Amino acid sequence: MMKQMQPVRGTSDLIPEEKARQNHVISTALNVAERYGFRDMATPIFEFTEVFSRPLGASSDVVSKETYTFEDRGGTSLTLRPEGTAAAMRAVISNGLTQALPHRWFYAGPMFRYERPQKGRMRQFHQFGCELIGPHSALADAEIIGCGAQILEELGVLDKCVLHLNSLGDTQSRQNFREALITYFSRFSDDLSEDSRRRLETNPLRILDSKDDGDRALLDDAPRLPDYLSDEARRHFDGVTAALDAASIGWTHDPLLVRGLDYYAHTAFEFVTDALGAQGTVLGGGRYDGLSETLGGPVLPAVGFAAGVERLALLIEQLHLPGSDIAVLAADETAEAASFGIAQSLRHAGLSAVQLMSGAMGKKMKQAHKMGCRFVVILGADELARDVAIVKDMQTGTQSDIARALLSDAITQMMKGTISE
RNA sequence: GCGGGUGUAGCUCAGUUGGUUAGAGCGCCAGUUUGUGGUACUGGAAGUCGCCGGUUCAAUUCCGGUCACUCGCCCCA
Repeated sequence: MMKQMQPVRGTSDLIPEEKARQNHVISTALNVAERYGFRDMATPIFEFTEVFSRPLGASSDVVSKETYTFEDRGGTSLTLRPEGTAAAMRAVISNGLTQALPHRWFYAGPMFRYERPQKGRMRQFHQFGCELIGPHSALADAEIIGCGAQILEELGVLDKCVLHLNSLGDTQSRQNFREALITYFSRFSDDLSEDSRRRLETNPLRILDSKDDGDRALLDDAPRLPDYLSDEARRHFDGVTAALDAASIGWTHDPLLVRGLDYYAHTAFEFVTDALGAQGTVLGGGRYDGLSETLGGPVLPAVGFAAGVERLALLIEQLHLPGSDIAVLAADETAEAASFGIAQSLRHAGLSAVQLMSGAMGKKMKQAHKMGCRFVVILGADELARDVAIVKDMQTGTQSDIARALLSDAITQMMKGTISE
């Protein structure tokens, strides 16, 4: 097969079954989010490169090696969005919405990261997310987490996930802790793994969740983040956990949970599953009070989460694709045109009908059966002459002649009379 | 970006210690059933054995490279 006949590495087609699964994930998410007052919105798929490079931190992996960045014909550097939050915040500022707070936004769409593909990790993948922009209250954090939890619950995957929760503290707390970590690990720099020596330069907090055994051994005596939280940061975290407890949302404190992106502060959380190998995070987020200022906006506290549509789709059970209720078939060629007329009238009456157009009649019946159609409408020369059509109930096997003019009404009645699942 | 595994029919996989016509199940098509679906039986189509190169009288099999997928690391949804 020609190389060009394959999709680009890390991308894939969403053939109907997979697309249906993703649609189900996204529509369930939006449905829940709307009950929390979130409103669907969208930003462009590419932005000026600075929209992502400034807030995410130029040294972060996402920006330094994972973005699709290119110059357009005018020489402007543009970047395909690697995540949704920075663009959403940019949209708040661009649209002059920094006064009319709060905003409760929901978004869903493709994201792009140039990474080595794995199961649950694609170069073009899809996320949905919620951003609650304006409140600094711990209740906002709780609402975001609660919304995420309820989405997972209604998707039927919450019991496969564990909520990991941590506080990164405010900017000052985080800064103090960071320096303490650097001081501590610098003494053992020879014992650290190669990765962690690099992290010491770029993102010391990351050493905390290193999987290297040697690194882990050093963690026992390492500074602990909770010890560096300011009183205010601690109060905020307590406020979040108290709210979660009051709503019976289970969580575990994970002092090693660190989010990669620079703009996070205070609450960080991840819903993690062990069913997806190394890509266990299915929905994650936190508070990003510093983001707006990084983008040149005013001080604007905000919390949000993003969830991976592919990862969730992998977790949910097999979905049955809704097919058509009715199959229409012509028993012979003379009835073909009229059968199209019947199909059209059924569709105009609000029913779902497909025409079966190839093969002998037995073949068409087989198709109707395989497609799971509830009724088959059969029209042949004989029926045509009598101005009727046969309606066969595929569940009971019974069939009867119905006047063609009454078909839609009759089938509508028959469908009402049965309990459809 | 780093390390391991895999790549044979539409799908799931056998197999070939290098040797003529590469197999199974499922699926698909046709028939038994010339105006009627679930089962059964019968027959059929379908593979450049991922791609390129090397070794060899001979490569789907061995070797190298490459591409794709996959597992782990990194990072993250």
